[in-house]
Amino acid sequence: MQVTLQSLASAPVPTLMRRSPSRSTGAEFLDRSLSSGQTRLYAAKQHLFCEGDPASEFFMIEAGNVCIYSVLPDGRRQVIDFAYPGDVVGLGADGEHTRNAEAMAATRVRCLPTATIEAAVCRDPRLGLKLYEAVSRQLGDARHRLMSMGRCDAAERLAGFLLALLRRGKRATAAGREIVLPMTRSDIADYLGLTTETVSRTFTRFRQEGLITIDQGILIAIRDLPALQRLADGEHR
Amino acid sequence: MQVTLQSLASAPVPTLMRRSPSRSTGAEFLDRSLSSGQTRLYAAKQHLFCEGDPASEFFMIEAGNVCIYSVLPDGRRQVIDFAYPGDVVGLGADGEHTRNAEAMAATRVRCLPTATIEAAVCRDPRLGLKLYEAVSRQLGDARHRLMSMGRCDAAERLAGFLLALLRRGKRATAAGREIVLPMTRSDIADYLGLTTETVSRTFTRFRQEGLITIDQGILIAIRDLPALQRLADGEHR
DNA sequence: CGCAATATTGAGTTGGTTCAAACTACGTGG
DNA sequence: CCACGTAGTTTGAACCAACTCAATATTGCG
Repeated sequence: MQVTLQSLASAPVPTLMRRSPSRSTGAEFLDRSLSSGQTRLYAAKQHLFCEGDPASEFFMIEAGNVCIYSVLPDGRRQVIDFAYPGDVVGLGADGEHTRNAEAMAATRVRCLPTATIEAAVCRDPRLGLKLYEAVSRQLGDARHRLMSMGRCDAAERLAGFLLALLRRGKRATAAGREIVLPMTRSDIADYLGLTTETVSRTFTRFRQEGLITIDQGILIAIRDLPALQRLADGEHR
Repeated sequence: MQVTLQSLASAPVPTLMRRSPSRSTGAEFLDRSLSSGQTRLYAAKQHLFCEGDPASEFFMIEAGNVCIYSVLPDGRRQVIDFAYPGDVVGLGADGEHTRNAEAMAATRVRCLPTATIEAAVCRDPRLGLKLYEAVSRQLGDARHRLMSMGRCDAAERLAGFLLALLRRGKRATAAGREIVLPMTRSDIADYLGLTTETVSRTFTRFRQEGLITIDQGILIAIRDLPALQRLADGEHR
């Protein structure tokens, strides 16, 4: 059974979770501060915005998933980020968007005009700080991924990816060690800078080595967290 | 002849350049806003900060170059960014620094306490916006590099790197098509996610194909800008 | 059920790495 | 001023992780 746009429209806003004791996501704050924004719905594969579009608004995801990506002229694609409920996308653009944002599933967003940012910041300087912190967090993530892409092999990248998903999932559901992948192998491959074949083979190897189990291709259960952690941290060589 | 710490100490602050018509660096603004900071000098290979250090201050580079990098337990290194005069490093850290920052040459910085940021933002909300914009620019750079690392081959990465250096150099010196590399092949390799050997071979290939000339290994002259541009933009396949 | 999209597995190829050796630039001290 | 030593760079040859191309197997949906 699939989540439809209709069901999304009426569903309640999920409670936003704290991400860490030391640092909030900023999302709940932005939520309050810029709550004037209107709600909008996207079907799977619809775009929130494309490269070159005027960056007149940014978005807070309330339900669903969004994929931020770039494409080269010959079609090579790099997924820059996956965004989940509570995440903000489209921040930091100056004038126009520089990447594409596509809903991976039926998605509901709060959509916020960029034009009001400056005024809002002047009314409440703490908002400026929150924007700074929200973008700083995204910067930290991107830079962490640079290390992964530049210096880690396929197994290390995939392990890091699974653990990041697990951490995110835990905040939302408190579920132990299971992950439901909301994206295809091809999305994962384009995120990790690999091919679908390599992602698939690495999943298989993880399964054979008892690190995970896989159900229906999309339900992953972590069986050996420490081993995955060592892989992700580059401590196995 | 080498630049010494002594000569740096007395040299004037270089005029900060605009980066683009549409968007200033924020550096000149931060410069004014937080000019209370003290000047500090670092010799080549000295660290401004290390991973885990309390992030009690951030830095604006006035002269020299700084290399931001991470290291895995087994020694694999990823250069996250090179920073040049006018750039800000150490922003966006929450509590403690998450990477290392090392002076590549004798370097003079303005050093600014993070503790005063919040207060300063409350006094002048526009400062919060500037911090947001400064970090947003770094985020854009990091994400651009994700595409390069994930989907581009050695030639495309090196071409993109040279052109980025050229753009930066033009702002500072208005020099036509020459670049003086302030970093070693090994720094470049760790920045691009390659090995020194591959970087060296790719330089040689560029030279043989008439794209560049190389003097003393560090003075690069661009001979065929359009070809390099096509390479960097992934338009050659 | 049957189709279309996605995922897995296999076999062969390759771009970049690894290991090793030679070369160059440059600062130091005789 | 030159010989020497060190650090960095270039080049060569063998190797390998991930890619490409191709076939088969799932999954989910009408």
